[in-house]
This record gives sequence, C-alpha cells and structure tokens, in this order.
Amino acid sequence: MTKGEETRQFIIEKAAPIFNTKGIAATSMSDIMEATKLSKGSMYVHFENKDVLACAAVDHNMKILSSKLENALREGKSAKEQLFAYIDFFSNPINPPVIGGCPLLNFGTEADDTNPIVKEKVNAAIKRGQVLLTSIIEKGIADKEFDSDWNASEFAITLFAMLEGGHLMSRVSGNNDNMKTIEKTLKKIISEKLI
Amino acid sequence: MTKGEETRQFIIEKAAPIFNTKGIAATSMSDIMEATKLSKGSMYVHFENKDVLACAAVDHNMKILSSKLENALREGKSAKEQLFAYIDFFSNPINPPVIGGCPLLNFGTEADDTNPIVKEKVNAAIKRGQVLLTSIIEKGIADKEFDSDWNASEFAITLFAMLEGGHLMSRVSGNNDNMKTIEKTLKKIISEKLI
DNA sequence: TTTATTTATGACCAATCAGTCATTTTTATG
DNA sequence: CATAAAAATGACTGATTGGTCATAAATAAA
Repeated sequence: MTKGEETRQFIIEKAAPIFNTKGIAATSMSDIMEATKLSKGSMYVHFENKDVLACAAVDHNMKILSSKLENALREGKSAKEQLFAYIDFFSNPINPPVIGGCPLLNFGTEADDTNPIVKEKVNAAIKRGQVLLTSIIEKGIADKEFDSDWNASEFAITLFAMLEGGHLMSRVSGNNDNMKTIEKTLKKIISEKLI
Repeated sequence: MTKGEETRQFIIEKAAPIFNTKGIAATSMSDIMEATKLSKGSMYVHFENKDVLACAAVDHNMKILSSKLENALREGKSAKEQLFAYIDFFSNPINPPVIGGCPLLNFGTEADDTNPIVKEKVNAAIKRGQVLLTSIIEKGIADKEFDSDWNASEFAITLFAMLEGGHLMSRVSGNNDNMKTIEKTLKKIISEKLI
C-alpha cells in the first residue's frame, strides 16, 4: 500500500462512523478534518468531493457490518444456529456492531428520496442479506433440519424487516426492550419450523 | 384564528413535507421561504429559530399520519378488520399517506443520536401506536374474536417493527414487493388467532 | 544522492447558512 | 377614522459550507 492509499483508507475509517452517526448531509468536511487531523487540501487529494467520500464511508460501514456478521455466523454450525446467530448479532441496537447503528437503516432512510447512488448501495446490500438468509434457510430444509413447507425467501423478508423495525424502536426508546421481544418472537417462529 | 396564527400554520404545512423528505439537517430556511413565498423576516416572526420550526414540522407530520390512520381504522368494525385496516394503511410505502414516507422512520433515524427532543417525540408517537394496537387486540380478545392466549403487546411490537422494516425495504428498492409479503404474513398470523 | 512525483498544507474563494433588525405594511381595536 | 399593535419585508451580518490552488514537504525511483 502506497502512502496515498494508506491515507485514503485512514480518512475513510475516521469518516465512516461520523457519517453513520450524523448522517451524510449533516457531516461537514471540517468534521472529517478534525477527526483525521489532516488539512483540507489533503482531503481533496484523495477524494474529489464530499459525495465521493460519503459514498466510500457508506461502503465502509456496510463492509464492517457484513464482515462482522460473517464472523458471527461462522460460529453457528447448523442452519438453526446460524439464524439464531444472525438474530443475536442484531439484538443490541443500543450497543450496535457498527458505530451509529445499522447503516442500512441510517443511509437508507436518508437517501431514499435524495441520493439515488447511496439508495442503490443500500438496496443492493439488503438484497445480498436476503440472499444469504434465504440460502441458510434452504440449506436447513435440504438438511432435513427445517420443515420443507417453510417459505425461505418470505421468512427472510420478515426476519430482516422485524430486525430493522426493532432496531428503530430500540434506538429511539434508548433501550433494548422491544428488540428483546422481536428476538424472542423470531426464535420461537424458527423453533416451530424445526423437524 | 388571527392572521399570525394563520401564517404560522401555513408555514408549518408547507415546511412539513420538505423536512420529512430531505431531513431536518438538509432542509434550509431558504427552502421554506421558497415553498411559502414568504420573506426570511416573516419566518422568524413566527418561529424563533429553525429548530422550533423543525419540531413543529415533525409534530405536524406525525399528526397527519395519526389522523389519517384514525380515519382508516374507523372503517374497520371488528378488531380483525381494524388490524387489517392498520396494515393496509401502511402497505404502500411508494405512495405513502404522508409525503416523504413514514415520519417515525425518517425522523427517528435522523434524530436518534443527534436530536434528543425529536427523538423523544418519535418515541412517544411509537408508544402511542403501541397502546392503540394493543388495545385493539385486547378488545378482540375480550369480544371472543381472538384466541385469549395471544400476547397483545408482543404482537403489537412485532407488527409495528415489520411494517417499519418493510417500509424501509420498499422505499429503498423502489417497489412494494417486500411490503406485500409483510402484509400477507401479518394477515396470516392474525387470521390464525381468530377463534 | 539526485530528481521527479506524490502528498500535505493552509490561505483563499464564492456561495450558502441561520439569524437580526430598522423600516414599512397590514391588521385589529377603540 | 384614528391609532396602536402585529406582521411582513429585505438588506445585512458573521459563521460555515464545499471546494481550489500555489507552495512546501515527503516519498519513491534512478
């Protein structure tokens, strides 16, 4: 990695949690300058404008999320264990795996009718999450672990929606109570599908 | 209503959809000036600063949401019909009842770690929604319409989370497909609780 | 070590931001 | 109708915004 690539990466890592916490519009280049202790000119050596930096920060936040998630899923041996690990991974919105909370929720709601590029990034990430969840469930069905009548992709949608909705509720209320209920409900549904 | 009160209300009504679409941070006073065709000085006669106007706009968006929802619920006679009406009300995020999409989702995610006042407004609105949903379900149980084993408040949390999560998914994907699945799933769960 | 290239700096720019205020216009009241 | 109060105006302020650029320092290759 050249010096330039190193600095660019360093800026992204410092900027990502700020964008995810404050939002893209509310984050200024001077916020990033302060966090990196770099000069303004240096920022623009590595990013042609704020949008490019914001996009890189969005990507970085989602990458952190997915890599931490992958790590958590690696613990689960059976499909059931993997689904439970997936739920557990999202079960603490007050102390979330990515600083600022779920980037899909944060950037998705900010970008949906203002920033088509970020919107599409979030859309693609959600779709990847759906594919992953569906494949876990289908593997469980193939392994005779789950009821073969279970509609994998429909439950993948339900599970994701519940976790995101629960994330919102917990973040706004300042505690994980609602998320705990979501967690319990999801795990009960999954357990009922066990053969 | 005095002239002043009229103008104040007029500003709120013009500002509300802009704040709900662009977000609080990304909305400028000049955006509101343009929408109202009023001068800057006039804005500050009625609102001491942007935060006060933003709060009034948040309140207005949530009031529109709840009043339209109440209207939709009035159609439902039984508890089951009311729950279905509640779900139907939120089932079209691409063409939502409030311009800009669900204000609870929009303002909740923006405010959760930046604006404690708005955060608390959203929290209170969600709690009111939970109380309403729970009371509908409990009435259904009391009327021997639903299984008495049904945990009303837990399902109220699940339903709300699924609708908000589905809202996000549909807004970001640009179509209502995921929301349709959520709708179907929720209605199936409710139907299974019918006696 | 020399030299060309990359990276970093911070002063500077125009535009925009939220907010103020003296002045004028409109409204309401006696 | 007269007059006091409320409302509306728009020029103005100082701070901040995203972004530029000549210059200097650091790096990398010869």
